[in-house]
Amino acid sequence: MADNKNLTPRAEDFSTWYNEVVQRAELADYSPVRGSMVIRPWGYGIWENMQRALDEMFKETGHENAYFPLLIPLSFIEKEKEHIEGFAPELAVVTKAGGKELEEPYVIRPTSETIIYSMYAKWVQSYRDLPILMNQWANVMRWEMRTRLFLRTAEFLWQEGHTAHATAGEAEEETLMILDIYRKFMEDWIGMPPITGLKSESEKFAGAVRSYSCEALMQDNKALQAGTSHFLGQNFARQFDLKFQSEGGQEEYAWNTSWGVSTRLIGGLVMTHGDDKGLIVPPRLSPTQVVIVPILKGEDSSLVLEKTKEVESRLKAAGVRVKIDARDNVSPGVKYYEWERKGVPYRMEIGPKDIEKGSVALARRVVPSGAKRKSFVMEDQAVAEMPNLLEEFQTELRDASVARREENTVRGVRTINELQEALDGGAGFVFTGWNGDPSVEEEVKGLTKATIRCLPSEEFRSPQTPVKCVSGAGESVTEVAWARSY
RNA sequence: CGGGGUGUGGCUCAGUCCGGUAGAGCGCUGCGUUCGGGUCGCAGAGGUCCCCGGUUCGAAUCCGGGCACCCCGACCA
Repeated sequence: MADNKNLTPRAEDFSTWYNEVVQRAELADYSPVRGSMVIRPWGYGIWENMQRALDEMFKETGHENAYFPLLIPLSFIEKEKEHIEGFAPELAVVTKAGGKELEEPYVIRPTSETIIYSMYAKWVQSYRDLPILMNQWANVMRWEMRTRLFLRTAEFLWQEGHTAHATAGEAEEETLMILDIYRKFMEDWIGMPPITGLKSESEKFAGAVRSYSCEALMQDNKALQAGTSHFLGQNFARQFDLKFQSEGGQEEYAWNTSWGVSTRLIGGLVMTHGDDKGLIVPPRLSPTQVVIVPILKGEDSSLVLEKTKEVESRLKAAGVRVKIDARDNVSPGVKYYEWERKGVPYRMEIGPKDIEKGSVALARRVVPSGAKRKSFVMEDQAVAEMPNLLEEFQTELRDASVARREENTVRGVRTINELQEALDGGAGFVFTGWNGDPSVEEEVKGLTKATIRCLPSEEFRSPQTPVKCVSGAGESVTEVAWARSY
């Protein structure tokens, strides 16, 4: 940092900017343990708002919350072959407890499929016990080589949904429904519009039959896998003997799904909306939507404070999350900068002059181009309008992100050369044809550092279906979206 | 696991080449003054110079070993 005040601009060094924003907005801080972090109240407040919104959507669609234990017998993880291959290097294992070596080591969960389906096996006998639709909010641990605040930490918070169904069709439907919930959540709450689609074989979750994901485009034009939903087939059911008697009386293995989003979403939020002044939090997720800064002058102080409290309660009554910053040891200007860094959508200033006129000063975290930084409006109007203003802001953030995603998406690319050029020219998503051969993925990745983010869902596909594979070898069997990614 | 960088008051760093008993700015505390975009003044507190060992009369500085963290790559939500 050049000095204590300004952030490194995004254009200069995006990842330094990111780290500075996260720390200076007080979202999180490094902990003494390598790769793990403390989520501070401002960051955790955002997470709580995310949880609340998602939890409601899960419950509306029939899911219930439960909690499964942190420690999982190592042998469980080892049962599903691909699963263990996917996770082996990043497992943290407990071998000692109570001062003694354990008979069998326990793994700190990297994800809970194994323990959960082993329990489902115990609870399910008949098709009448299905479906099971459960979710848990939990922490998990993956000993990553390289970590970054929120984007990849050794320990992180997430929700993992795990369902069991009588038929493949029903499970697949569940997988896609959740994908859609994730997508809506990202659009409507984070204002971070992803493209959705199917993961290629090499990018899918270890142990899944098919993985779907939401891929969001960050301001540096790198893609962030922001949520995944997996159709697990009967892979885990077979390993954990999750069987049921069907309507026809036969014994069958259940069909499973699992799906999750994590605190990584907060990283996505930062990289979607932040600017060179700091964080910008979409109103629906902001722990504080309006901060009131009293302008304290001599004997008017108590009058001003009284007024701010009055406005605070009026805003609260209107359903707005509001906070008064009444500190008397810092000047108003300092507070402005601080709250802007934290990304609070609206600031309201109330001083003696306002009280005289019955007005307030309003400042928006993002000022539309050409508009003045502050507007002076009557108090009644400010209070009445605030819920709408916040929703407008929310919509604006989303629309800007949709526009940015589209502007940075290149379609109809035919060759690896063109793909390379597009990426070097700063493109985000690049759409091409693909013959389905993993060696093409390898080759492109080696040349361009881009990977197949997904085989896009129908509505994200190009109007003109590609004919040839980007490699030049053969027909395209599917369109794919490439990007460099986190 | 490779490449690069950094470890010195709370933070950002100077001092290290050339050894001599530790500094700046910001922050913090107190008092006063200000308060509508990073107020100002005065006074003050605060440091095992990452750790261990060595060289030396003397080490933040030189030598050896270790550790931690950050950034960039290979692997991953």
